[in-house]
Amino acid sequence: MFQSKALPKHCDVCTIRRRSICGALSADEIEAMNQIAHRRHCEAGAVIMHEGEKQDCFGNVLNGVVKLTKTMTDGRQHIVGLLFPSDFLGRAMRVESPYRAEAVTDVELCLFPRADFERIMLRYPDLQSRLLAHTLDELDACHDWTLLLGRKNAFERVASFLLMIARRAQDLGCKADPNEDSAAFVLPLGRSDIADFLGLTTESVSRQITKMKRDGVISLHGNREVQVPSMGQLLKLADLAPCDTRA
Amino acid sequence: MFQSKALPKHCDVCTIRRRSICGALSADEIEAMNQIAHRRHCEAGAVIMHEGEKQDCFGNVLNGVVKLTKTMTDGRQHIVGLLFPSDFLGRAMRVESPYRAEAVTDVELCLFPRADFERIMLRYPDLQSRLLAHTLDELDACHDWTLLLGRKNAFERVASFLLMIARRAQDLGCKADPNEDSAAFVLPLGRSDIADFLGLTTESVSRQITKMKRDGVISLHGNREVQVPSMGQLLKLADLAPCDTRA
DNA sequence: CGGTATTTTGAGTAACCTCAACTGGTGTGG
DNA sequence: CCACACCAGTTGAGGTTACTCAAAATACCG
Repeated sequence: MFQSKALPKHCDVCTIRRRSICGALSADEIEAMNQIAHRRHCEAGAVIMHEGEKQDCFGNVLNGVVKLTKTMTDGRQHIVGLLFPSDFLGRAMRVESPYRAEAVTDVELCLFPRADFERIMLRYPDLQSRLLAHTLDELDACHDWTLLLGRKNAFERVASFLLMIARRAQDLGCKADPNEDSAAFVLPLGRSDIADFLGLTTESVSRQITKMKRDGVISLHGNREVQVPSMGQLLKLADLAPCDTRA
Repeated sequence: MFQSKALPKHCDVCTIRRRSICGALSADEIEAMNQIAHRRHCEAGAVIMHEGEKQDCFGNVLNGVVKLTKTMTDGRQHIVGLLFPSDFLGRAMRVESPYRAEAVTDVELCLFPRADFERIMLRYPDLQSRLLAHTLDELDACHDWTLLLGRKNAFERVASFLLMIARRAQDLGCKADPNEDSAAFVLPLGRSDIADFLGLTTESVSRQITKMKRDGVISLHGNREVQVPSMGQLLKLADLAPCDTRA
């Protein structure tokens, strides 16, 4: 199996290339992307883009987790999305960012200046196609989230959240035995960010987690390390509420 | 101003062409689209696509309103999106539909068989580009909706809903004097669909609407015809709650 | 080990839901 | 033309969920 052209060094070793919008690009296209790309490191808590301000870069998340937040005029906050490694950061085809992007953990980014990116996208339809696929997946996820926010109770919301994190962690780690029904992972978010993601308060999140521990659905080591003995059970709980909430 | 090629009859008179994914396509591309297109009429209440079932067509909404719903295993329902004339119907690049699509009013569609559409999309990057633009707009709207569902109270939700409908009605009618602060429109949805869209119950929607009437924010003629004396006021209420709910 | 931030727990409350009854408009049939 | 049923919407009373505010417990970090 020969490649007609060697990949640029960075891209060749890029762990998320195939899953990102760069996946399935030809060596030429990759080369063009690499020409305009630069790396950037952000510490946990750093703001990458401001809501309503001009975006000067788009890019791929190489490592870490980014949260996308919207804020109401009176200060109420909500997390509209989380980005994991291989996700695309930035709102293409628009000058201003519709949300604030903030590093939740330390983050490594592979960024493209907006103008250059848009130029290249016009030239390479494959890139557009990949971006479209990513955007459609994001839209599906967002639809699922509206169902969660519109119709699920606090317990189901937290269960759904854990499920989502477990899956993304599994995707990244890729070590999973498909027969394995148990899982373990580290929460990238604190209780208050989880609350902002689920449309709840910190206290409510905490209560539901406590309840899950009591019920044996999960066990915790410290505040962030979660073990799930049965993902199957968690899956059921995420969709079908245990309708007694007696604390 | 000459056109190098005449447009197909249907497309030439199509009222929503420029706003739809067909907008900005060349005469050749339009011709290709027209080749595979067929019209379909759906009566109010008709199911256009079933959740989880194979999509055999994509297409443009020419007329009427379509609701996209998701259902939980225990029957709880939620509307994840509304489609108006010029919106694109169907989840591209996927075989199964992630939601149920149902005609809310009588609906006129311009449909493309899935396989044909995908073939043409590969050939004409402009089409992909338009679809990407539409999908990104939908994603923005969905993000706004998660903010609504996650953080707004019942009153703000109904205000936001009226605002959205007013804007879409205005877009379509296109008659608006931009200085005009008042508006009038017909609700495409009944109370219970509004509730499913806003994550509330019929009763809660009804109470908020009653409150708005009492406060002079809107007036009704029948159950569906709404008049808004001041859109500016409605805009404020959609984001900033009047926190007393005394009935 | 001590200081700080985060999380948990508790008690009381407000917002929204549930259930049930009522209203008003529409359509049908005697 | 009126009586009746039917449906969507409204209103009311009471219950439940999740929120608010406050304090205690725990985890994290130098």
